[in-house]
This record gives sequence, C-alpha cells and structure tokens, in this order.
Amino acid sequence: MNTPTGKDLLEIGYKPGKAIGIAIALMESNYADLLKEEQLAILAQVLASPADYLEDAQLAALAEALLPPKQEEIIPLLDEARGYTIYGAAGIEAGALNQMNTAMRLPVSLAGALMPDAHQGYGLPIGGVLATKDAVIPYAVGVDIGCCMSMSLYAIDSAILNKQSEQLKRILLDNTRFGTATFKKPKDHAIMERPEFATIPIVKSLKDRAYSQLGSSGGGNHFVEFGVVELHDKDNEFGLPTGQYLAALSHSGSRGLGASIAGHYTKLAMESCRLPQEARHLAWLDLNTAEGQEYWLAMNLAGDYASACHHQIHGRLATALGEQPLAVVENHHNFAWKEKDAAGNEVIVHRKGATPAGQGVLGIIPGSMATPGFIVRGKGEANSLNSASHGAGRVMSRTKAKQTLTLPQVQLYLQEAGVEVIGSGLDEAPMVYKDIRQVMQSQQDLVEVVGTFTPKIVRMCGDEKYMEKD
DNA sequence: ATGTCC
Repeated sequence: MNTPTGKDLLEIGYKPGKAIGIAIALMESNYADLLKEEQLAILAQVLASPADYLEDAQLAALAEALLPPKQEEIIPLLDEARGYTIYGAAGIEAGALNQMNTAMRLPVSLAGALMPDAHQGYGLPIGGVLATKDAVIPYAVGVDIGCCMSMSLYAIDSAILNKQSEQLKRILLDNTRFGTATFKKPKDHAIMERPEFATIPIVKSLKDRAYSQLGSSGGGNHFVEFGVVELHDKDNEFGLPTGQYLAALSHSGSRGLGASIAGHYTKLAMESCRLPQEARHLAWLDLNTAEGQEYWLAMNLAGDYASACHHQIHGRLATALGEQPLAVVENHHNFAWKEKDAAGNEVIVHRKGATPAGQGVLGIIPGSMATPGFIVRGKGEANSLNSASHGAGRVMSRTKAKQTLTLPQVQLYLQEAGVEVIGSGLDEAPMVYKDIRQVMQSQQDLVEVVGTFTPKIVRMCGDEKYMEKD
C-alpha cells in the first residue's frame, strides 16, 4: 500500500484528531495511484494553507477539518457556574474544583456535586456527579464504563483467612486474571448474545475481544480480594445476623469493550459539540439524536458486560470455595442513569467515580488494600444527587508514588496491617490513598454503614510471574 | 482505564 499511515502524518505535523482519518481515507480513495511521497507532499501543502483548498473538489473535507472551528460554532459556556455541593472540600485538589466549575457552566448542566474522594480527571473530575438535560457526556461517564464493585458474603468462618491463606491465594491465582492475561477458555455468558453486538457497528467490531476478556479484571486500581466483613446493622437487607463473615470483593470494569466505546463516542461528541478549550472534553451527545441513543445503548451494554465479568469472577470463587454466597452487593460507579429530579422531570445523572446512594440503596466503598471498605446504605441526600464517594481518593499521584515509596517500606506496612498482596505496584500502596475514615466522616449525610470489610488477601495487576492454572 | 496511538 502507498497510503501514508497516521504515524507518517504526525511526522509531517498533523495533530491527532479527525483530520488524520480524513486524510488517509482521501488518499486511499482518490490518490492511491500516487507514490506515498507524492501523497505526503499534497497533504503537507493542505496542512500549510488549508484555506486555499476549501473549494478543492477532492480535498475540501480535509481543509475544513484542518481549519479552526468558526467562532459561531463554539457553544458558549454560562458566565457563572451553577451552584453545587462539595463534600470534604478541605481534602480536594484545586484541579478537581476547576474542572467541576467548568462542568457547571455547560448549558446542558442542571445540577452537580463533588464527592470527598474527588481528583482531577479528563473532562469531569473523578468523584464528580453531574445532572444534565437530554444530553450524555461520554467523559462524564468515564473511560472505564460501568466500573463495578461486587461483594459476596459467605457462611464460612473468617478464621480461614489466617488458617488457610495459602489455599485462598491459590484460589485467587487460579480464578482471576490481571493485566493482559485472560482465561484460555472463557466461560460463555448470555451477555455475548445481546443484539447490540450485531446492530451497532463499533460494538460489533469489539465483540471478539470482549468474549476473550470475559471474567478478567484488567489493571490499574482493579482488584479481587478476600477479607472479613463485620456486619454491624442487625436490620440489614440480607436478613443476616450481625457478626463476621468471609467475603470476596472485586473491583473492575468493562475492559477493552468499554474503553473503546468511550473513545469512539467521545470523539464523535467532540466533533459535533464544539466547546471552549477548557471544556472540550465535556462534549456531549444529544439523546434525541441517533448518535446519542447509540451511545446510550453501547454504554448500557458495557455496564452489563462489566457486571457479567464480576458474576463470572464471583461464580468461579464460589465454585472453588465449594459454597454459594449468602448475599451479594454490587454497584457501578462510572455510569449515567436516567433519574427524576425533585420536580419529577427526567434528568441524566452522570456518576464518574461516585457510588449511587439513593434512599435505601446498598453500595460498596472500598478503602485501600490495607484499610477498611464499607457496605453502605444510601440516605437519598438531594444535595449529593443521591451519590457518595467511590473510595478514599488518591493523596499521591502514581508517578510520585513510584518515585518516593520503596518496596521494603510498603511491605512492612502491609505486614503490620496483616495483609498479603499478590501483584500490585508501589502506585497502589495504601499510603497513596486518603484516610478512608475521614472520607466517610465527610459523607455522613450521604450514607450509613451497614458493614465494614477488612481486606486480608489481595490480588492486583503486577509484574510478578505466578503460575496460573486454567 | 486501555491489545496504554490515529
């Protein structure tokens, strides 16, 4: 093939974006008989003075993509941000507040809130909650669409965590997959029969990889762990007596499927919804357009896929333990829902790193690998848009953690906490997270604690090579 | 978060 690649175009000064795709498509369809060098020379000329090519029969589309958007096409932000409630403001970095302020100046924004674990992300901060009218913002859902917490409680004496920790480690090794590893023979799941895999072209192209990644956990802050739950609330929804239970807790999302869906529709949104520079990642899709409806379907599929992965993870653990769980709690914390506002109007509530906490709704808020997590019951606080934090929140960046922490220091910390960790890196060490108890303190109005989970045997993505048995 | 780039 003579066609220049995206890399070639970047080398001659093209910026990442839709112009590259248009340029390659044009070269393929209209200039394929020229040498690659000749094609690149044409593309360089258009890049140098796109205005000269606006009337060109072949190159007009490329010229248009290269010119800055006309001023009148840019949707102005409101002069002042709409008001919103911040929980635990003292512990939230300025970058996250700035991003939330920008989000509250979008013309489609109706209401918002910032959770006490908030930190800077792409577009909406992580820990940001945003209600909009008839619009969905892919980057206010997040890249890992449908990222989930899931917990199973067992009628197994929690002493097993000390007495048979080697067996439990073996169970984690054999029944979970991290990083690029997947199961050699993925278990079938009804999710793969969903019509969206046939009807939405982008989703169709992701089906094979989605199948291969079923039941896997990925990387970053994702984990599967065993620990002990102390159930405090005698009126708990599980109908269980208070006391201690062996528990399995997992945190992971929609893997490559959701990431690719997020990337695809963010790009679409940014092309059709031009916003000032500081708000460009908050581009939305109108839910009354074909693209908006398609994203909604794809997002829901990714959410259900993430959930399916958790079901397989917990299913494998249950089989290995030889027991069925007494109770299961599960919630998304990167997602958008259609909900009603106080006046009864439908609004789109985006929670990007925030736990749904409507009245009586159960959820899980993890701490870190060596600090408690909580089974919580939402209080339905309107000012938080029925939301709570999705964890403790970082106090140290991944980069800083790798630069300042040492392996012996982290190992000692874990040893003193009585936690065994398979995999992971310094960037997920307990000290990179805020004090979860303080975070819970900041959201007393949002959730009540039903139970406390103490992690004991943790598996995360890491460099270490362990033997996995398929 | 992500076969971590179009």
